[in-house]
Amino acid sequence: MISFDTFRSSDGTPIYLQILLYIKRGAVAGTILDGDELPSRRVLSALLGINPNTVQKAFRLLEDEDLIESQTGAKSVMKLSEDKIAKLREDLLREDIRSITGSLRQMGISRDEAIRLISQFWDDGNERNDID
Amino acid sequence: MISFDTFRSSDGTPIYLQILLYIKRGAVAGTILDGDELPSRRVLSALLGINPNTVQKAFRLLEDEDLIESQTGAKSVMKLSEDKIAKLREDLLREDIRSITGSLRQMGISRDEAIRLISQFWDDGNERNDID
DNA sequence: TTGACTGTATTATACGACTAGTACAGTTGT
DNA sequence: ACAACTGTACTAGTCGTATAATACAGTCAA
Repeated sequence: MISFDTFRSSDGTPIYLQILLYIKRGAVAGTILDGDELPSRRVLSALLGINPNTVQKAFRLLEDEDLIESQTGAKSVMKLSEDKIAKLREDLLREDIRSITGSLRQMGISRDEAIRLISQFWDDGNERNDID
Repeated sequence: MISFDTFRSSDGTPIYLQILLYIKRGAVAGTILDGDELPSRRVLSALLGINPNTVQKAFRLLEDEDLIESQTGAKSVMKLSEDKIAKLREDLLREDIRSITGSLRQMGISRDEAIRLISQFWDDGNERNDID
């Protein structure tokens, strides 16, 4: 059963997209594997304190991307392959890097300074990982 | 007069926030200076192909943060100081770096690999800067 | 088989972002 | 003074996100 212990809602992006990203990044990291069971819509919505329909929207999109398999009555399961994971990794990385490099360059930050800053603050907000 | 030539709407974040960020990042980069005139609400909305009310919302927030000065009938002007710019830089940088490090760590990317990726793709989508 | 779970679907409500149109008061250059 | 600009304010509508409540059909274990 996939755990949502490290899920944090935080910023202003839609919740259903945050769930989508949480699953995709877990698949890329290898913490979510092919065949893994997902929590039910009702259970996960209660766990995250959000509406079941919001979870359903995220799961429907995962279904549309062929990343999970669902049939009425049974739990949904992950449906991953090496190819899909490689594609996910490339897509997510490209978007993240495009975003950060664009932002920093708009602020006049040099490449070397960007590397220094990211290297310096890499572990920030990451102190509690050994406890969880 | 502040130019919006390099403004790109792109992602799904609200337009008024993108305008806000464009101004703030320009101030941090030094391409937007204290006393610089802003385009009028009507002119800028026509330039960006959006609604005047959306521009007004962005400008009102800049006014709330004391980054611009407006009076009815006259053009709005930037109202910057070294202190404000330093604070802007710190706020924007912290949020950007928090975001990218969080995303990459969720994907299981190591600090060294992150640095390698960012260094590698730094100049992507940046080919036209010497022409502009 | 039965009951508790599952996925799926529907309708209604609320809010923010954005658009559209209009109006009024103040500044600026000629 | 005048015309053209400026900031500001307001109402009304659309769309996407999220919530709330309900319903129905299929799976699964006791």
